[in-house]
Amino acid sequence: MAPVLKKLRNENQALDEIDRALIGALSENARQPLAELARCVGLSAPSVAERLRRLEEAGLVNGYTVDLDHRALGYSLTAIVRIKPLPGQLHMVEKLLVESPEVIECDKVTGDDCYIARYVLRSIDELDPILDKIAQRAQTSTSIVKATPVKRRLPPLGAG
Amino acid sequence: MAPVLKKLRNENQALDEIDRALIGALSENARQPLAELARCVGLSAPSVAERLRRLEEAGLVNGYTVDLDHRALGYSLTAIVRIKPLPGQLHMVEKLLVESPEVIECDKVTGDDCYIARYVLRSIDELDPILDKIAQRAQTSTSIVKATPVKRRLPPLGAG
DNA sequence: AATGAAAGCTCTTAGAC
DNA sequence: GTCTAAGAGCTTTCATT
Repeated sequence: MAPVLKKLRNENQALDEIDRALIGALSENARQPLAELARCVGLSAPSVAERLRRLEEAGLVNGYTVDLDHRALGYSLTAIVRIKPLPGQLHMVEKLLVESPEVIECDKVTGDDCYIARYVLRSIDELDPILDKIAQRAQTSTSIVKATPVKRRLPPLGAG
Repeated sequence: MAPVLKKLRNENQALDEIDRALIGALSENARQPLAELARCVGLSAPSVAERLRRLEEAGLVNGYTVDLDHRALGYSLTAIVRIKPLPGQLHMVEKLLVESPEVIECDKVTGDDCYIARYVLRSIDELDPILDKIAQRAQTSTSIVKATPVKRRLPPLGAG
């Protein structure tokens, strides 16, 4: 089979039921031993190792990470801040966001706002100094998270 | 030591340097064997196992999860939608969001908007039908993610 | 809190279907 | 793409400090 065909085949090919079960099991506990994953999905350990290797190599699985409780770490508040840089300040604003350790996520988006950033804060007292840092360079609009009806979850894996 | 004192001690106690190194190593690859984590931080495997057990029990570590590439899974777009339910529609809107599998995260926030939801989409064609579903019950404002200057990362673990 | 030693399990590799 | 088998490596328990 020519390389180009192989590539197309990979791109079009949906995950099978076992891949979906593996990803589901890993999303619940990524530290499960291969042997246990193997029992979950009804394959041998080497087969599961091979499937994971393929999912990683295909770029579907980027890695495995730890889910921390920000509250338990002392960050009692999460804020979502929309940021519209003033003319000429776009790059400085982005640099500021990237270099602020309390920004745990930031997307650049279409529309009137340019950035949407997620901040963790130890207390409400930290909010004002943090916003002051960008107030010279951008207009901001801040929302404090009161609840999280949907915690980060898997997208549908139906026809990947 | 009385239980109440033990509790207070746990709450005030910062993570030590080894705990921070462990969490850092896990955030880079949560599937590393204990033996390898032990080598990273310069302790024995049983000591690392015990520290992890404590971090989990204290609720600092919620679990371990897989980091998927939404694009590689066929979701070529991410949208962040701000949602302001119409009078009397708050609960129905929240239910709709929770039950929509393409919503991979949703926070309830202070301010004029009530919810901020993150959607994954296979194509731009999916956006209109998805927004139509809530348009009867809420005002929405949609931003399409163009870039992600800061991918989900750890908050500072300095004085946890 | 941490350690080393040992038993039991897991992972990886190799070879076959 | 999957399997079994076997050696290397890892995890867990426990006595010790």
